[in-house]
Amino acid sequence: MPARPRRLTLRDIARLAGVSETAASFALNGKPGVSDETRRRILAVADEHGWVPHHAAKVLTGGKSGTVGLVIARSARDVGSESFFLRFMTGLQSVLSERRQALLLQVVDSVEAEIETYRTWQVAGRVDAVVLVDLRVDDPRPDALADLGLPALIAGGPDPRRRLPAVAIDDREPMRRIVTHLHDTGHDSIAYVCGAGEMLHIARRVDAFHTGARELGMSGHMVMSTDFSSSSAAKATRLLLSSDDRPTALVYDNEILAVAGVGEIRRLGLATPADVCVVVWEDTPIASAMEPPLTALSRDAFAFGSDVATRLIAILDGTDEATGDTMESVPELIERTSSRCERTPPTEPTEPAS
Amino acid sequence: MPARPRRLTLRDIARLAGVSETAASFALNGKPGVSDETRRRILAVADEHGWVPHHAAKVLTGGKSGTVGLVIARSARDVGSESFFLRFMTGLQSVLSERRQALLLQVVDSVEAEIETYRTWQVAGRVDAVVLVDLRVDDPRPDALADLGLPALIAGGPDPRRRLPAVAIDDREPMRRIVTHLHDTGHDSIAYVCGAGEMLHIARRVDAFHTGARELGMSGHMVMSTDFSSSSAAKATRLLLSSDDRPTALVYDNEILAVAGVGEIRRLGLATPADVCVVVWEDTPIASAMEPPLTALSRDAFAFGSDVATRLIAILDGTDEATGDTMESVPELIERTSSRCERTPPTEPTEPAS
DNA sequence: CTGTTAGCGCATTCAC
DNA sequence: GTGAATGCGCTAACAG
Repeated sequence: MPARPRRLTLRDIARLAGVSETAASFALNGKPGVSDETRRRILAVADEHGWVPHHAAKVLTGGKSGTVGLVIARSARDVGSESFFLRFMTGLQSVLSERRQALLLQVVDSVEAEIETYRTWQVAGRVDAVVLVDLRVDDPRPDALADLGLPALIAGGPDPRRRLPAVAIDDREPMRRIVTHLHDTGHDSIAYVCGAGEMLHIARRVDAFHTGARELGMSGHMVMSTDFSSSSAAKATRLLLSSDDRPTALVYDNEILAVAGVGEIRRLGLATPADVCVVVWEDTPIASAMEPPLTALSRDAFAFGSDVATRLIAILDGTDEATGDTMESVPELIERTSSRCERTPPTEPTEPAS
Repeated sequence: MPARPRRLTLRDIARLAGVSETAASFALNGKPGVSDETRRRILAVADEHGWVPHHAAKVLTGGKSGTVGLVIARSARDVGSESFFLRFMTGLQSVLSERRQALLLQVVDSVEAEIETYRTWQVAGRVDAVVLVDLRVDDPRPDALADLGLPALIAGGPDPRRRLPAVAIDDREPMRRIVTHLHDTGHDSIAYVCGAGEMLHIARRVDAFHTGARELGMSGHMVMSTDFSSSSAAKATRLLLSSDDRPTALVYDNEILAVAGVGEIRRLGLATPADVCVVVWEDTPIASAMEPPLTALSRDAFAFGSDVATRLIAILDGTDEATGDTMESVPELIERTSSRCERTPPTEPTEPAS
């Protein structure tokens, strides 16, 4: 086997095309200063030899790394829906790779380590911008990033202090719709089995849950927080359903909690939807495949990812029109059997006959 | 707000410490040639100012990018367990980040695009090595990678042509255990609802399934292939169970298929495990939370990821002892209610009394 | 042990 | 239009 040939440099291409390095550089970067004929020849040579500029060299001169960073806190394994996250990343990438932006991934243990990662990336010139996910209540990361001056975009915020732009997700409206749906189908006492309360989006959902139920005049609206584990979901379900005035509908934050909940309901000798209706905040294949199929909130994680990437690129290009936060479209509530019960709808005040 | 200060260079650190660039470089890279006292002072200065070497410059001189690449085929969304993949990546990262290796991620549409990505990465000097996942039958990627000369490690192979090293997963032994378990609990006709047959690991499982059942003298062993969708799993289940001599146990390739299968079984008026036993090839929270809880194969995806990373680093360091493939430990079969049926075990030839 | 020198691959001033 | 010269930030040959 012949020794692997040395990596081709711009100089090689220039020589092969019989021109100067400058000419080659101009041609390959689409800049003026070369005749069309020469440009074509240079491009042909480069293409023929499969030349690609050396990344480090380009970064060293140009300054931009062509890379977007994403840090995942280790505990993200337990956070919310994994499938949502993977679909989100796919959406992100679909846009980033179109724009020849790479994605640098890092898994860390703590927010402190995450911030340190940002600093290192920033100083080392490894990334041009980062995407911030899983905002927490009193999250130090937006401020830290803003102070660093590292371009950043929050996926999901918004940032309470508005120091960082965000592609925000509205958690209140979907929750309002869920609560309204339950109210309209005759429920008067409902409960919400949620994930970790320190997550900002969970906190918003909890608030919207209570507010919505109150506004509709429901007599019961309880919230039980879990650590996203099956066991804690089962326990929460048991607790909720063993009370005297047990709720007639349960809302779960993801499919793992929902599956655990439905199993526990069955174990308690109750039926879904007859005794207890169930709604899950995430439409995965699991939700529709369950028996009974679960009423679920259908969010487009892929679109969310591409929206984030699109805006991030706009920020990098300096063409970001939006000043503050952009909002994702409100997800759809897919009604399935798990919330189709036979309850009497609440008596609506009928309009007096004219 | 003061203008953001220019990024600190090694030269700055050297000046601040009152030494030459060379001295600073040696000190900061732990190389001999500097007195301990000087070294300490330089490190102190660098640390105080939070200096981090510019990545591109380091790459340009050193040659190594300190980056490992991972390409995911877009269809990986439908491939197997997403949670397995995310846990795998976390395991990968846990080792990589310890060794200050970054992970570069790319999502593509096709194997061709994937190979092109490798080539570009290679030529641009973006990665030192790549991890190859989801090997297919007649996969062109190992050969392409070997030809490129880009260090690569297969996660899950092994490579049929042995051109690339692999941290292999044994699919045969687990399948043998599942089949044996079913045989031992009295089943004589079983079926396997698997994923896409062009995946190498699926092909191996199918083969082991047939072989195992044959060796145990079972009268029925059917395989139905799906596209990993709930609907195809439900359809396969319906087909399998509507035959005259329907199987008494079903093996599903992941939790999505299993959930769909269990639902379909119920819809057909059959019960699990009384009428049909169920085993799933992946132990997720879903499996244990289901009603009934599902007998499942428990694989440690995190450990798999860290094993892959560890070996990859050994390869990069040139200290890779293993010549060919290393094998992951065989996963455990967690027996739960879904496979606890009341069948008569096959009559074992009893040892003649002495 | 220290300072000088050159060069990694490319972009971008300048004169020609 | 083209070619020579300089520098990005760092490492690694050299002599001193």
